[in-house]
Amino acid sequence: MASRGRRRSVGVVEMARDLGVSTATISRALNGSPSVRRELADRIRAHAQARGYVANRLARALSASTSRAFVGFVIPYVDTLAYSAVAAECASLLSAAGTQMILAITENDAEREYEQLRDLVGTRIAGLVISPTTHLLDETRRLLAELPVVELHRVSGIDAPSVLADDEQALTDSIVHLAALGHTDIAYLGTPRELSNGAIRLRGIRRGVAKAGLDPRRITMRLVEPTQENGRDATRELLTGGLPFTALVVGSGSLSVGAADAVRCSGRRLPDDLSLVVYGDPAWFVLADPPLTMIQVPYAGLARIAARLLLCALDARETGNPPPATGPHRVLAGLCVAGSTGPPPGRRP
Amino acid sequence: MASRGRRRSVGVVEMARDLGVSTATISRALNGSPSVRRELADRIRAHAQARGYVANRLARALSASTSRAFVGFVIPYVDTLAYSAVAAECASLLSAAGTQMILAITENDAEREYEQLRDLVGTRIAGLVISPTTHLLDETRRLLAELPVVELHRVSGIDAPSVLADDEQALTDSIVHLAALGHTDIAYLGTPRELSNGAIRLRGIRRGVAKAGLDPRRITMRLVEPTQENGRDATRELLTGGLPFTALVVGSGSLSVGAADAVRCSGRRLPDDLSLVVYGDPAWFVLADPPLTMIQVPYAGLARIAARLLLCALDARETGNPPPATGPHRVLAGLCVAGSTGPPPGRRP
DNA sequence: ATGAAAGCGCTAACAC
DNA sequence: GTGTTAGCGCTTTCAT
Repeated sequence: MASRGRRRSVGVVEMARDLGVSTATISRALNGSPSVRRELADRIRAHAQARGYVANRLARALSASTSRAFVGFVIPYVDTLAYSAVAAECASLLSAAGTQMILAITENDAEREYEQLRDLVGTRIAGLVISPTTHLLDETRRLLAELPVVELHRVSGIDAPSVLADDEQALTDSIVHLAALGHTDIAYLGTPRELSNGAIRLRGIRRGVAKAGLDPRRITMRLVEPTQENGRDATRELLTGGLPFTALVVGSGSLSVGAADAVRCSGRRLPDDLSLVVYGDPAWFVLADPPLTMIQVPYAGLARIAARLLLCALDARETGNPPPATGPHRVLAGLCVAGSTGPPPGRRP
Repeated sequence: MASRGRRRSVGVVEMARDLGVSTATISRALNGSPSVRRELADRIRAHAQARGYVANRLARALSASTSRAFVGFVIPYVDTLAYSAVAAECASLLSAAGTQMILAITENDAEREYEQLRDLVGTRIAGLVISPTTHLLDETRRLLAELPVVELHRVSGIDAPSVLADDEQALTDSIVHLAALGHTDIAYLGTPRELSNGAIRLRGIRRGVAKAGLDPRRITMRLVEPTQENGRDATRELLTGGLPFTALVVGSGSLSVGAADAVRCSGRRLPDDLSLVVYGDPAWFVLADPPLTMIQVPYAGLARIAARLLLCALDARETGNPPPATGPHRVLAGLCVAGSTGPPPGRRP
């Protein structure tokens, strides 16, 4: 019952009165300006500590018309390590730089994306990390053009650095790997061409087909929006579609969850009845029995790069230095062969 | 190259000049005050739209000394659906209420937790959702006492509503289930008593042991901090420790990931050599073969309650109404029997 | 090295 | 209904 009505917190004016100095001096001392007598500055800091002073970041940011108090982190979902791991790591790294990270979910909807962005611009964020929707609204583009942006996982043609898993080679490798095992009829379940990473992964598959000398007509492509549900449904359809494929490659973390489940439900044994290559989230694909052959992405590395790029971009804005290089910064993904891939049924030893 | 130097964004004063009205009128119109002529208000809104006006949330929040512009979401990690799913859902729900959610990661460290909280108080958050560390610093307690708090997954004795998985019964059920299958020697891998949810789950286990009439001395307890690594290590030690248990129950999502992997690595077949009950994350435990018997928690429901409680608490602050009931709000978790539990090796048919 | 004062962009009394 | 004005709590010239 002590402090029921929450007492207005101490501010610079109050402390200035306490110490018989001006608010300017308080501010300077607290911000480590060199132009304050050492001894005075120490006294001020001690007093602030004692009174439990916490600077009002709103006022600070409002005053210093350019501030890195806040940044945005705008993503479609958090259902996958690709987002959750990166979000956590970015929040940690940015916080160390005195920046708070506002989480905004678009659910992959361009309208929602725009609204979230508007709100973020409203709080005068210093910059943002975004995993953009497929078709940005024009208004969205306009907003993004105004501030430092780092694109994550996807690119949308705006003029910004991006950080991406370099997975084209890994997907190529997956096809080559399967071909080497004897597979000639392969299905690929991936994300739409319109998604920048979908296009790249698809190219990886195509390259693999060419490199392995497979007949493209015997490769089935199925491209759907990356959700677990879609992965499950599409896989079920593929499996019951009467197509002759003996191996399935999945090119997305979300799709992989659903696909793996659909395969299990179908009763297919891995790799005897079907070979399966999944994408992402190593922590739990290894739990499957057999452990799944997968394309592994180092998400923590991605996160570090994203955070570093953003902080660089902010520095650049403030100092007038050139911003970090536009264009993709890639982190190598690799094919990790485990137990879910083997020779096709016909060619069993 | 068009608008290189980013033009200062339009504000109320500029629009006031444009339209020959006062800033107050602008503000009123934009905030839907009834005391503005319909026709004028429309004209103002149209103009704002046309000029791409976006209100400065910092200024707004600073001015309206109490505002729900920001809330905090303070969690140890995001490595598990228990956090990532709830974070996403809360961000969505809060955003619909005009509130932005700042993500802060404590890594389960009391010092970091305090710093994050200080920073959040610095931005004058309206309230927060927190999954507190085990031993709150006194300073932390003091901060938390000053604002609306909703505790998530864990409680720390502060005077706040909390939202928790009601899993005691499910853990009891798991023991009863195993006992019914014939197990008498069971190991439980859980989180420490000091973690509020750890204590509850432990109690669930104890109740199960009593209810099933098992000999408590034949139950092995191993309590460790909830990380995947710990789950893996502890399980490995249990499996190589020469203890006679024939079933393992795991009482945490993170621990379950590591435990499942350690079991797989050990070569034990489920359920022939060992019965296993895991906790959480249904999406992928079903992928294991056999699908794992698990304790299932409806995280989306948890998230909705958390968001609702927080918004209620904010309303209460503003209106002076009584805040939402302190104490736990529970969402029922359930035992979901699948293929990883069966009769113990000795009693195989 | 320190102080006085002018904002930052908005809201909210208080006048008219 | 609408305008005037005084802040919100801080930073930052410009003086001294």
